[in-house]
Amino acid sequence: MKITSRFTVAVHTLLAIYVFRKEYKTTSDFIASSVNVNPVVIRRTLSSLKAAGIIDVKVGCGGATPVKDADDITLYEIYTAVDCVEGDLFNFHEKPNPECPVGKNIHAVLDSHLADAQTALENELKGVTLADLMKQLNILM
Amino acid sequence: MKITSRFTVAVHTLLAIYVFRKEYKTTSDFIASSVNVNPVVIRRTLSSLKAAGIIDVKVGCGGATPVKDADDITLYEIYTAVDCVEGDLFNFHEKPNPECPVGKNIHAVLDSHLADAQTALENELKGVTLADLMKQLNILM
DNA sequence: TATAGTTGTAACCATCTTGATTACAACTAT
DNA sequence: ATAGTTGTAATCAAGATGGTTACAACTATA
Repeated sequence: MKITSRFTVAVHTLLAIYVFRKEYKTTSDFIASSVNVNPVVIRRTLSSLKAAGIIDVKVGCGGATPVKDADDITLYEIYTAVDCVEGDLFNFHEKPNPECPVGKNIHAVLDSHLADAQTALENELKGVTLADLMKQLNILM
Repeated sequence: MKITSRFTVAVHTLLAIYVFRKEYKTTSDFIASSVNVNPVVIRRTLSSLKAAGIIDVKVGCGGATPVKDADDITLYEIYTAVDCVEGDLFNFHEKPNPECPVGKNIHAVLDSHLADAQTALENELKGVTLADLMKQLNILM
């Protein structure tokens, strides 16, 4: 099972907003044509990013604008904004048998290691900012 | 989206096999009652673990037995054995627009960071062995 | 050899999540 | 007043998951 593409869509969306903010009105249609998904998908993404305080979206008039500096937006922040994972990354079987010594203690034994793995992933995402991506992008563009 | 419980089921399954190998015949029914899932789910898990060379399963007679030493089985090995994630952990939107400077370069900019995050998670799983879990379990049992 | 217990696997199902899409009310710049 | 846009509900098809039934094939044992 994979982590939903909402995450990469959101990153792409933010890059488009921050890169084109001067030249274009970054509407859901505009962004959708770069990401190549349905505009409604982008509007949902924009909603999440707005709720997270990362961008502002102008109702009626249209267009998304940055609220935070690109240096202060980490991939982790985007990842949580679009609810890729709610709570634990690893699913756990529901009801291990408490009558069995293994079933009774499986959570005690395993939970911390799963949490460590999830934290390692999240820390990596915390180490990359939107500004980092924009720097890389500027070299390529 | 979360990582399938096949992983925790497989870890639980292996713990049951390694812990009870002397006292019980570890059949799919026996393990299923500890994990509390359908025996067929356990048989599917056993198939995967067997294909990965971690255990041996006796057809007909019944019961699973260890092939490798618990010290040599990492959580990562179990994780890959049951195909929790095929290839990339992060889904990527299919066809970013190559006509757009952002769409054209989004993979170049983002892929390595996603790979780093996935690697961080996997490395964490590589650092824990079944023997580690058994040690913790012995203290609790 | 006959039997009982077990594995391996196919088949089917209900549920959930996802992303696509249509539709439309509400809003705003011009 | 109009055209363009957002916000959001509703619906849909597709895919993954885990549960379950069923049964052929196999093996230890009596």
